[in-house]
Order: sequence, then structure tokens, then C-alpha cells
Amino acid sequence: MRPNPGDAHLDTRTKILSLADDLVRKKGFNAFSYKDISDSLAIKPAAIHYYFPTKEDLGVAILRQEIERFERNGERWQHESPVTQLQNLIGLFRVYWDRGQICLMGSLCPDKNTLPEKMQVQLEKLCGLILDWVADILEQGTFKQGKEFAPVIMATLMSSVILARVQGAGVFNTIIAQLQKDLI
Amino acid sequence: MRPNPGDAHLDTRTKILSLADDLVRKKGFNAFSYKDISDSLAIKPAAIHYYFPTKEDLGVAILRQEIERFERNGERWQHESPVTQLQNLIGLFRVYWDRGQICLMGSLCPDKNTLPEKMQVQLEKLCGLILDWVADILEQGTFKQGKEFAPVIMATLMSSVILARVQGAGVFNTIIAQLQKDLI
DNA sequence: AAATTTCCTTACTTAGTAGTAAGTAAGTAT
DNA sequence: ATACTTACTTACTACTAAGTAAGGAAATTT
Repeated sequence: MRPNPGDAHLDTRTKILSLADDLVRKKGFNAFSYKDISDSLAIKPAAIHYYFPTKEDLGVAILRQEIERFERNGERWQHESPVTQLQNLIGLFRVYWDRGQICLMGSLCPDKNTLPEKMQVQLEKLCGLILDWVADILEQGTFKQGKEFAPVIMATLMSSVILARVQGAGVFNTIIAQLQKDLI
Repeated sequence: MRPNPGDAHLDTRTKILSLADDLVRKKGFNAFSYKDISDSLAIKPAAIHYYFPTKEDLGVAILRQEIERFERNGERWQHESPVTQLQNLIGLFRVYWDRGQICLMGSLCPDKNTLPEKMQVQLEKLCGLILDWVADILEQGTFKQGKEFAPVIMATLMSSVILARVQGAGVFNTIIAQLQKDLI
């Protein structure tokens, strides 16, 4: 009994998006298929095309969702201190690691040349947003580094989880510790 | 007139390996196919199986080649100062950027979960080698950071080229400049 | 009650993928 | 001259991918 029409629709759509997001972070955009998703949801692969006609549509939706999520985080955190906000960002990457994921940027940026055009656009938007956000935080607070350090922070966080995938949790903790030492 | 038997063999094999290496760095291991290589060499896709029976064999060969290349670099550089050696390493990443490539680690580590087993083993070996090498350099020279900073350097270099792929050359230069400022 | 919309399944096409098996022309060794 | 190897091509199998078109059951609207 659904409260209003289109609810099952939204429900399945949300589940597809959630699974696809997880698969991108675990296997990469080119390495997962509609079948991976449909198997988990006990539906047929063709059903996914009902919600996302093409894989490009699905990829764009994943990126748009991440952009929204990032903007909501920014709003939720805006009354906390710059140091806390940056710690919150670092905390996100620890969650990725715990889940066996990497961040969307870390997954999609290396594959940029092979991604559909609309995904490339959204990916650029996401990267720009995050870099600007980190730069703002660096300017607002009193850190050991200025706003030109923002790309270094992003690069370091991105790779910490990627490197840890191969070298283990120790590398992740070392990188985060060194980054914090250099900043705060 | 070949100097010794098997020369044409080696020649084609070398070309395949070189093209595959380039493709991995530009498109990723899962996104290139034997046809991409055979088209460039004006041979048939099946001919590649003559030299590399499976794609796993090809991937392992790419990684082995990179390991050898890295070890040779280390030997060639060993009489230079630690600072110069680290600058040489950074120089490699600038070359990748100029070629539209990313480093092998940056390409393969995110895809680790989808790689054939023997490739995963070689990838771990390559990562370990590079991390140890950087740690040694940090110990030998007088840098602002100790050997525990090695993973940060690798993470930063790796991501500098990956981020630049989406955000442009400015990000690459900024990251490298900040890294050098923090080290030397 | 009838008509319509929603959310799927069934069955399919098209286009690629890695990989294999058989054959062949040219060169090499005996 | 014969046997064998090298370095492929041709033609194929088996599989997987994204995507489509038609249809149908169930819920919702009229």
C-alpha cells in the first residue's frame, strides 16, 4: 500500500542508483553491468532501462546525486569550525575505506577519456565544487597552509583510499596522519 | 636480414607491449581491447594471442616491464643526490601528463578488484617497490619530512596527473609546487 | 466498471569481447 | 630437398554488453 503514486517507482529507482553508486566505487564505471544491479534487486536487466534508458543516464544520475549530497553536507557543516569541517571531510574517506569503496572522483577521473560526454561535464562540476569548498575552508580557518593547498588535500585524500586498496589500511592511516600534521 | 632468429617476433611483441602500456594509461585496463592494438599495428586481433595468449598475460607483462623500468631508473640515478633523484621521479609524472597518460599505479589501483589475480600480485609488487624507494630517498637526504612521508608523496604524485586530467594543467603544477615546497 | 498509467517481463537485436583452431607463406635447419 | 619453426591470417565459438519493442498484470484514475 503506497502513500502516493510513483512510490514503488521511486523506491526501485533509488535502489538502482544506490547499487550503481556502490559498484562504481568498487569496480569502476566500465567494469559493472546492468546485470550486476538487476541480480541484486531480483529484477530483469531490461527493467533498469525503464528508469535509466542508457548507462550514460545512470552515470549522470550517480554524479548528480553525489553533487547534491556534497552540497547538503556543506550546508549541514557550515556552522562548525573550519578545522571540524575538514575533519568531517576526512571522515568521509574513512567511511569509503571501511565500505571497500573509493571516492567517486578517484573512480571516475582516471576513466575520464572513456566516459560519455554528459558524465564528463558532471564530473568536472563535482571536482570543481569540492576543490572550491576545500579552498574556502582553508581561507576561513587558520591552517598551516593557504587555499592554494586545496588540490594537494584532494589529491592526497583521493589516493589514500586508492593506495590502501592495494597496500592495506596502514598506508591509509599514515597518509591521513601526515596530512593532518601538515595542516593543523 | 635479421641478426638472429626471433627478431621480428620481438619487434612485434615489443610494439604490442608499448601500445598496450599506452592504452592502459589513457583508457584503463578494462576499457581497451585487442582490436585497439591490432588496428594500430595493422595486424589481426588474433595475432596478439600468439604473443600474449590471454589479456592477463598482457597485463602481467605490462606490469613486469614497468617494474624493470623502475629498477633500472633507480640504478641509473643512484649516484645523484637524493634531492635530484626525487626531482627525477617528479619529472616522470610531468612526462606522463605531457603524453596524456597517468601512471600505472594510478590507472590500475582503482581497478584492483576487477583485475586478474596475477596482475594483482605484480601490482602489489610495483607499489611496494616504489614506496620503499621513496622512503629510502627520504632517509638518505635532508628533507623537511621523514620516511613515513613516502606514501603521501606517492599519493600526491599519483593524483596530480589524475586530477589534472579533469581540471587541467594548472592543478598539476600547483600540486607539484606545493609538494616541493613541503619537502625541500 | 472502464480506461489509463505504472512497472515491470519476455524476447529480441546489435555490437562488441576474449579466445581458439586450422591453415599458410616464408624462412631456417638438417 | 625435406622437415620444421615462426609469425601470422581466416574463420570461428562462446559469451557478454547495452539497448529495444511488445505485451501484460496490477494499481490508480475517471
